[in-house]
Amino acid sequence: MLSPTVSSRQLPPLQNTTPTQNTPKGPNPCPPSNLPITHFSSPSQLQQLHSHLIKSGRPLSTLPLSSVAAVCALSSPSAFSYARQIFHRAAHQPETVLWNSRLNSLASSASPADALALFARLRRSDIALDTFTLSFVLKACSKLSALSLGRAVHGLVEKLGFHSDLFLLNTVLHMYASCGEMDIARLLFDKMPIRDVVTWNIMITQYTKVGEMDIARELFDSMPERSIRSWTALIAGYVQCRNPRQAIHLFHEMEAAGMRPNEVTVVAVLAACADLGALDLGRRVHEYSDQCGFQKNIQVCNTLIDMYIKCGCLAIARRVFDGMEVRSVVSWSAMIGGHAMHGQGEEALELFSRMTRAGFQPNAVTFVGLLHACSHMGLLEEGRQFFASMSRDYGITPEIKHYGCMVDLLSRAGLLEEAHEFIKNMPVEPNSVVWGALLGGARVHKSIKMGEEAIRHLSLLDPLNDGYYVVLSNIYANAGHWENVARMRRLMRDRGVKKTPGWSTVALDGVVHEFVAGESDHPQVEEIYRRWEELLEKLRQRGYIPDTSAVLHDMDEGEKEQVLYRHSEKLAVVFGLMSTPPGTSIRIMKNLRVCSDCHAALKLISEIADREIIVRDRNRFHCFKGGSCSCRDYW
DNA sequence: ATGCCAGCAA
Repeated sequence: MLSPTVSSRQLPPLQNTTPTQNTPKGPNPCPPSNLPITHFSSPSQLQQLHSHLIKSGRPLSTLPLSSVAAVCALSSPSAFSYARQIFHRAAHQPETVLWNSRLNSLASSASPADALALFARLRRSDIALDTFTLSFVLKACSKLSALSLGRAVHGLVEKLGFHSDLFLLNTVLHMYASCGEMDIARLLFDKMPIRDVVTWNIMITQYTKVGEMDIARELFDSMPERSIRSWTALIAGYVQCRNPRQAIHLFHEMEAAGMRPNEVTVVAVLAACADLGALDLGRRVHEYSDQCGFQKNIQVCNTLIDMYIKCGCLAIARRVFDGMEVRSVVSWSAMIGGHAMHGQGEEALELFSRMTRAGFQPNAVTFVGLLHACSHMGLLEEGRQFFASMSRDYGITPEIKHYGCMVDLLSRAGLLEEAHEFIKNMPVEPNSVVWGALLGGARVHKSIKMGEEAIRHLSLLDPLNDGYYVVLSNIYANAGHWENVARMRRLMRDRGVKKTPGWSTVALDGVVHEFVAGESDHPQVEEIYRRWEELLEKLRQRGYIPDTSAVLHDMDEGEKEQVLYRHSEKLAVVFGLMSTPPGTSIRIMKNLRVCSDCHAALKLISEIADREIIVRDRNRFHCFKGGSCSCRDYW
């Protein structure tokens, strides 16, 4: 590993544990080695220290050179030349620089452990360590979460008197923080005499990583100056903890403060747009990115693709994808998953074959998209083939989400018994997604037996999720088993299962309007309800009959209809219709699955109003157009 | 001739 052309000195081999001259032996009359070596106020004290360093085998670069200069420069000419000597010897250590570079490239590589091995050998050699050496080792420790070695290196930083080097101290801080030792990091941070913007950024980032957004925000607000990275770190933190509104709010604050977003900021804010469905801002950020030349950045493009897909603009996502000069497996996987979610399974499969022909290795995420495509298109055999192929041809071990996709595929195809067997034979413990997929198939294929079997497991795995009980209740209602519908209602009440409030959002002119089922705090609520009544009349003329089977409350049909008419996606679509010019597409984001009544109503509305209505529900997209839906009524 | 902090697909 160590090229002989690099160094004339021999390093000890990796496994060599014999002590070298670096290890002090026996009693030492000189200052003990744990004494800080910064303390000298005369050239003679410096000389003592110098000799101690030589005896203990430590390099001259460990001397604080600024103190050497201060002590010697104003003394006698001999002291001055002595200082020059030290300077020359301390600075002239080209090999340290050489090994540092090697250490750095190892620490930055995919196997930072190699850097630790090299460091161990350096320590046993007589090559001097400097602040750079330690910072590279700490970087490797951070990446490996090697806390105990990190602590030891921190000790070395103190011992060698490097504790006034802010760069190095920041690296130490980062090491503790990225090892999850926020308490130690905070202690260190609090007692640091000097901090710079990097110091603060490290603390902010790590607090966001452990979900302490309030502390991160507090630090952000109290730091003396903020760099673009400070803003980006906090914005990304809000994105990670699923608070996209706060992320976007902060982004606006950042713009107001005159900060220019860079590629990383753009990625973070686009992720927030994707989560929230904030298409307007997403588009604006896209334009800005093009102006700045960010379209060359693969990650920016990947995030743009994801944003457009999640905002329901599959065609624009595809344009971004097609325009990329260089793509990564993430680009391909995102696009494949996008076509799948939008009900374009054939296109997803076509992209996959292009991807492999182009020499890309698909990964676990690629297969999630592919299996989704197969399951949404009912491509049973293709799905089985892909599932078999992922481990056989690509060496990818199926994860729980792939098993979930397979159960979904089989269940949707009506092979409920096979799906059930598949679950029982899975090598991993089935989770609620897996049983939920079987429940979904039981709903589509009206199987009370499988619905009950799925609920038996779901009520243990995810007992407070109301969605599952509602689905089984729908199955009962569909079969006319009203006593079981009532039983489900009692069961939910007894178990304290709370109905998750359904909400839908529509983004208009950069403002995200939120509608919550049954609630009416929107300023235009009166008009929305009036327009709905008008629309309802037209729907009825087209043969719309309210399907109240999804309403679980104990009430009469008329009341149930009123509950249905207050479903958030209906309010959102009415608001969208009245607030946008004819012909405009309406994009709605919903936190739950679309209920069957809303699905039927939205199909008719798309025809009556002659509008494209795109609804993102918690699983997929529904594109309603001309009276039908891209999901082919199979969701 | 070398250093610290922010980001993407499920």
